[in-house]
Amino acid sequence: MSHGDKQPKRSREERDFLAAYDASAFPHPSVAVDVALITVEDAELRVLLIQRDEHPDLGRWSLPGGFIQLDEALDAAAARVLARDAGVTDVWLEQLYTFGEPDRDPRTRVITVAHHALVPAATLRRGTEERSDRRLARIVVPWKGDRGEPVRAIDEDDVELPLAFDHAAILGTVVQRLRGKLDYAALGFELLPKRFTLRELQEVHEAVLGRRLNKDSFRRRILASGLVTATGQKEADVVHRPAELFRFVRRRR
Amino acid sequence: MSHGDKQPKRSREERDFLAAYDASAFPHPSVAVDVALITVEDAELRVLLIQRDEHPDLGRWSLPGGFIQLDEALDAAAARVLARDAGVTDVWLEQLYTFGEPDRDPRTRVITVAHHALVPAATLRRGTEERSDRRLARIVVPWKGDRGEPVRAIDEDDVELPLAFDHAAILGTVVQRLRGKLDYAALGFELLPKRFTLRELQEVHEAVLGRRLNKDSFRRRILASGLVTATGQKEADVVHRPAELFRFVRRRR
DNA sequence: TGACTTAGATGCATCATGCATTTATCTTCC
DNA sequence: GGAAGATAAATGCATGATGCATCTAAGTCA
Repeated sequence: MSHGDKQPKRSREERDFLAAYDASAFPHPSVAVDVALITVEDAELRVLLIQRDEHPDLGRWSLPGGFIQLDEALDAAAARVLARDAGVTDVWLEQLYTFGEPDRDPRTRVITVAHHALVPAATLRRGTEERSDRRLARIVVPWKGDRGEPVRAIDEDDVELPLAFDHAAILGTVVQRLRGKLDYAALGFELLPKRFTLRELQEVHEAVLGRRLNKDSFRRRILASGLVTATGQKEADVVHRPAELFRFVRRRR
Repeated sequence: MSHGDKQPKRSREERDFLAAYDASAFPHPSVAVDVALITVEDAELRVLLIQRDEHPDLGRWSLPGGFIQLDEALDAAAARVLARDAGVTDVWLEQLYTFGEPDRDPRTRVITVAHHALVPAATLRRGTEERSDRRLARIVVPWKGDRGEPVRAIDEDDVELPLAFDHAAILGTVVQRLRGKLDYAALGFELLPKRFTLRELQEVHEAVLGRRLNKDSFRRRILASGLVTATGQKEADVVHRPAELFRFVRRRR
C-alpha cells in the first residue's frame, strides 16, 4: 500500500492549531490487529490458533492478535504479533478487513484490523514448538464459492475448536479473499518450499479453492504464465515417475 | 459481512472480569471513516470531494469522513457520513481498506476505515445542491492495470484539486478495488439508472477499467451472464438507431 | 430522399479449456 | 531381472469464449 504523500508546508496558524489539538475531547475505541497465519498441509487449509488463557472467552481458540501501539503502523503491528506468537518473520502478510461491530468484544469497543499471512507448512512446523495451547487447525469451509461465511476449526484428533469472538467470521473472510486472489496473484508459491512440483502447486490451489482442478489445464496455465521455471531437478523418494521441480519467478512488470 | 456469533454464556467469574475491565489503561488511537462516493458521468470516473474549512490541510480537498461513535458499526458510520455530507442514502457501500500510518494525520494518531460507495450520476446531481466547497471531481489515474497507486482529482475547469491527508492514496486503492471487482461483481449496475442500454453499461465499465473493451464480446458476455433482461423499451432522443433498454436482474443463487 | 450514425446480428479465425490417449520413468514385488 | 503399479508429461481433439470484419436495421437531420 502506498502512503506517505510528502507533508505540505504548514502555516504558523496551522502549527498553532495542531499544538492546541486535544485528542481526548471525545471517546476512542480500542484498536487491535488479528492475524490469520495460513498454511497448507496434507492438501488441507490450516490456521494457527492459540487457546485463550484470560477472560473473555477463556479457553476458546483465537487468532494471534494484540492492541496496536500509538506509533506503530498496522502492518508493523501484525508482523510484531506474528513474530511474538508464532515465531515467524518475513512472510507474505496483507491486511484483510476491519471488523468493528460494537458488540464483537464484551470488554469494550474493540475494532480489529484483521490480517492474513501465508507460510509454507515446513517453515511453520520448524518454528512452532509443541505447546498445548497452540494448534495448527484444519479449516472446514461449510460453503462453496466466495460467500465468505463463518468457517469451523478442527484439530488433528478431529475435535472442533470453539473460536473466540468473531474469529470464525474473520476466517471465513480469509478463505473468501484467498479464493478470490488465487487466480491473479501469485499466492500459491507463498505456501510452498522454494522448489516444488506442479502437482504440489495444484494441490495447494485445490486446498484453497476447496475443489478439484483439471490437471492438464492447470499445468498449461501455470507454464504459460511465466511464473515458474524448471530447475532441471526431480523430486525424490516417490513410488512413481518423479516430477520435475520448479521454482517461482517474480513476474516482470 | 457476517458478524454476530451468538454470545456464549458467561460465567460469574467472567462477568466480574468484564465489570472490572479498564479500557483506559493504555492509549487509544482515534478511529474515523472516510467514504469515496464514486459515480460515472460523461464516461469518466468521478468522486465527491469537500474542501476542508478547518485545520489541518485547510483548503485542501477531502473525502467525506468523520470519527466513529463508540456504539456505531463501521458501515453505519460510513452511511451516516454519506447522508450528512452528500445527502445520499440507500446506495451500494462497502468497506475498502484501513489506512493507519502513524503520521497520516498531523493532529494525532488517526486510523481511518476507508469505504467506497457507488451511485448513478443522475441521483447524485439531484441530491447535491451547488455549493462552492463541493466538487464532483474527475479521477485521473496515472497508471494502468491494478497497481493502486495514488491518483489525481481534476475539477470541471481542468483545475487540479489538491487532496488532503492520504486521500490520493485512498482513491488509488478505490480504483484498484473497483477494477478488480468489476468482472465478477455486479458493480456496473450501481452506477446506472434503472433502465440503461448495453452501450451505457459498456461505457461505465470502460470508465472504471480505464481502457476500451470489445463491443461484441462485451454484449455477448453480459447477455450470457443472465444479469440483465430486456425491457422492450428503446432509448429516445438519440440521432441514430435507438438501442434497447435493459434492466438489472439480481442473480439467482 | 439520402447522408449519417449507432444497434444488433452473423460468420470466422484464434485461443483457452476439458478430456482421452499414449509414452516415459520411477519403486516395489515376485 | 522383469512385471506390475503408479504418476509425469506430451499429444490430439472437441467445445466454447473472444476479437474482428461485415452486413443489415432503424433512428435523426439536412
